[in-house]
Amino acid sequence: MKKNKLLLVDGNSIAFRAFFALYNSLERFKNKQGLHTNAIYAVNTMLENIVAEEQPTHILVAFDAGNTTFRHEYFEDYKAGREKTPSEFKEQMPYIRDLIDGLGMKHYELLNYEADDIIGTLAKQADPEEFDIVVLSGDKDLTQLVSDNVTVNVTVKGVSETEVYTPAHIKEKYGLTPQQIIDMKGLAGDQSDNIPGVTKIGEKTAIKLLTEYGTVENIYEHIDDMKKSKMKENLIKEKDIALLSKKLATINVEAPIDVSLDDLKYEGKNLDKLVPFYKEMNFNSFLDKLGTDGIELPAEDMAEVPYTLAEEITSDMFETDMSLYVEMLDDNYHTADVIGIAWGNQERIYVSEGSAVLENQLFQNWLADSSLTKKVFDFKRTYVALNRFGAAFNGAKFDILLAAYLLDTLGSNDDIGELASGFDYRDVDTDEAVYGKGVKKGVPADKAAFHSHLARKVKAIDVLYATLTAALEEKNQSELFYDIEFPLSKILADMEITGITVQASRLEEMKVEFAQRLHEIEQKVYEEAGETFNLNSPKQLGVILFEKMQLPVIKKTKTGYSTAVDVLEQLRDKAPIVDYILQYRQIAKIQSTYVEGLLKVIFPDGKVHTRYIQTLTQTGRLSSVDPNLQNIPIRLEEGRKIRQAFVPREKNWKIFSSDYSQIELRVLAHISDDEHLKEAFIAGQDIHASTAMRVFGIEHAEDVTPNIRRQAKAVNFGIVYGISDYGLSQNLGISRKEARTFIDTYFEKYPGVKKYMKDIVREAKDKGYVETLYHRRRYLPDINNRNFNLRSFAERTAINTPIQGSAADILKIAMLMIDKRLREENMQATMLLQVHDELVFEAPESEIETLQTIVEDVMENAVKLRVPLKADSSIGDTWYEAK
DNA sequence: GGTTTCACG
DNA sequence: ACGTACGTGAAACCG
Repeated sequence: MKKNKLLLVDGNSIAFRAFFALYNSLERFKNKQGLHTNAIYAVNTMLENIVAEEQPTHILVAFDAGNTTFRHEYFEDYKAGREKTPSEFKEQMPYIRDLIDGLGMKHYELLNYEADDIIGTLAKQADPEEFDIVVLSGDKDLTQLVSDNVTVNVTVKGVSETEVYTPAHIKEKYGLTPQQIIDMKGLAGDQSDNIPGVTKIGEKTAIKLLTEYGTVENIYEHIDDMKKSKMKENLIKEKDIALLSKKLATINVEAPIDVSLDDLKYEGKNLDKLVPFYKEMNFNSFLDKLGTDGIELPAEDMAEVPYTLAEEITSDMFETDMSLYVEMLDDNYHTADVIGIAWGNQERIYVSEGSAVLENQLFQNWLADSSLTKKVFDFKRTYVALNRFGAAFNGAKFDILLAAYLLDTLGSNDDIGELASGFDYRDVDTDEAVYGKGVKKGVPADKAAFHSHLARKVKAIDVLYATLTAALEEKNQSELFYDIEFPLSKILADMEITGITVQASRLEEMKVEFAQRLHEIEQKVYEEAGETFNLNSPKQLGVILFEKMQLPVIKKTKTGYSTAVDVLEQLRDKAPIVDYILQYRQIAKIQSTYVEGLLKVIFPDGKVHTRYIQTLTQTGRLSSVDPNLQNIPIRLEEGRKIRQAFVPREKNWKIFSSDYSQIELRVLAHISDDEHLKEAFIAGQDIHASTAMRVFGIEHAEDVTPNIRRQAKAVNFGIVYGISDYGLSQNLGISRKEARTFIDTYFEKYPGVKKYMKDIVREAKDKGYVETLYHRRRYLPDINNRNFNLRSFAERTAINTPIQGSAADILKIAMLMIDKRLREENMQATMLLQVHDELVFEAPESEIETLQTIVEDVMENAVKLRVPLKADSSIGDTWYEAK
């Protein structure tokens, strides 16, 4: 019975792999001293993964030592011709050894021997009766060691995936035994090590030869039996090279090492070394993980943040330019309990438990006084919560969360602790660390810890203010923050507080009707299937359709058969059940998500109060949650009826809606400055028809059939998304080649657009980010990735984000201006919803005409582009009628 | 908690 | 050759 498992790691090769695995993030992985840390970071992950997986009892990480090895004695060009190691990599090697010390692993090197030889020697020394051996390496050289007790894991991509070589795997992959790998290299060579091999013989040929003859030596024994060929000539001519190559590729299992297996016993991490090391490297996530793994960390050296428990409120507790934090544990600030409030500056901080302080007149006065400025974290959340207590909140001058989002949408984080550490401020814990998570989330029993946490948040806000304002300035984003996003957050807060009235009675009617219809369709499905099953389960449905009923499989998902709409559409004619399923799906979606979903979130005031998330999307759009009011059905009549439940809050009021026509294509026309695209908009043409005429060479507008217009529309969409022939072909159900032709013609007809795409991708590759018209920024870390998919995705994003994001900028600006106008004109009309290119209002009927004039005027003139902007409006008694 | 599906712009 | 349209949120299932 084996008790031991020995892990042998090829340190150099995995470090090298690690370096390139995170090469794209090279500049993001730097510690305070400017040391690159990407390889160190990735090595840590690789080693953690393999230890967790293999649970070794003994570990050795072997390194190469010296520039020459015994192999150079035979062949002076060994490993010649390699590109020289990047200095960013070299500088990390010493620290990787420190990391290994910290992880409690032994490392070893031997002058003039390679890591491979050390590993080979140890693998041979370990008694197979006593040890299982796992080797981890970044290249395949070591696979020759594979045997019944030796497994070799080779990293394939990234940091987490490895290919596991066992004798069976080698057999399957090459049809060879592990020992024959050496012979294969003898014949085919190895470019990375500059092992020459025989001319014109590659892996494939080598395998064929070895399958027949077994070894290199045996090939030469029987060389005379081979029939005449170029290959045979090469083999004869280069016999010396073949034998030398084999020798070079052979791992020395007799290296004079002076470590014994007993020295390699693994006893866990050496925290006294590891913790300071992680800190030096700025590896906060690994530090956090040590904490959550229940490992006791050496006392955190968080600075003390003194505070006063504000039991009695006095006027001297307030002054201008303080920071304020209102604590709620639940996300939904429309309903969450306020469990504590803290305010202050870097000199003094006050903490008050619960929400009682909100009733205090002095506190309310401070909040309401616009001349006394306050900095906050998440203004909208704070404002809405205070509003519930009747507390007016004026004088807000900065929002840390919002600013951090603008600076880098990728790292945006709604936890102060995590956000702060992203800006190298460490004196505040994460909420998860203090309150826990899931069902156990709550105020800690240690009240002092709770109070201290609130005080720390206030201090963090105060300290980060300087950092973030400077960063906004540096990135030319101060206007975006102060003139657009920050003022918008107040408008959004008011919209959320106002809410929109939803008639529960209408939804209840629909619920009964849909329930009836669902039941009927369900019965038909079961009848066709010959059995009952869970129609909501794609898995069970797949079994019925593709196994029981033997319908053709069109598409597969990761886990089984796809039953998505586009698949079912194609199966419609094959069996009547398919159509029933489509009907069921459609109604079930409306019933569960919209009818039942909305009923659940109607407040006692008869309204739904969504939350717009202003700091989430990568493009600058808003998102809407609880409920999401940005995806209420409209395309299909069945679903559209949901909008009948959205009504004005007063009798004799109307719903008014105005949306931008083709804003994204207009933005594209503007930023690309394409003559023809601009011309079409300036002439007020139907843009899809216009595209159709140019792309399909149609002379007269009346010859554009609806179908051709539909195709042109799809092309226009594709352009905005960063077109690919495949995507377009899927969308239109045409061949890839046809799609390619459409795209090529489009670019020919709209050269400005083509140039924009080329330029923006180039710019993204150079700068690492793209920008909107108002300097909203999106970083694209994968834009130079060597992985085709990741890189292509980043390229499409580079094209799309300035378009989608600038459109978002424009609607936000329009919202600010409309809000201002409505105030100036003392209108009762109220802005209720924003749906990306649409604004929804409620207003007394008497105001509608004025409202329409104002809204359209503002939307169309919010910004000046090289093409006109167009807004279309509609009015109705419900949102349904306002179409 | 991940996956699939489907609603919107 | 690669395997794709851009941006979201919610419900349901399932391990």
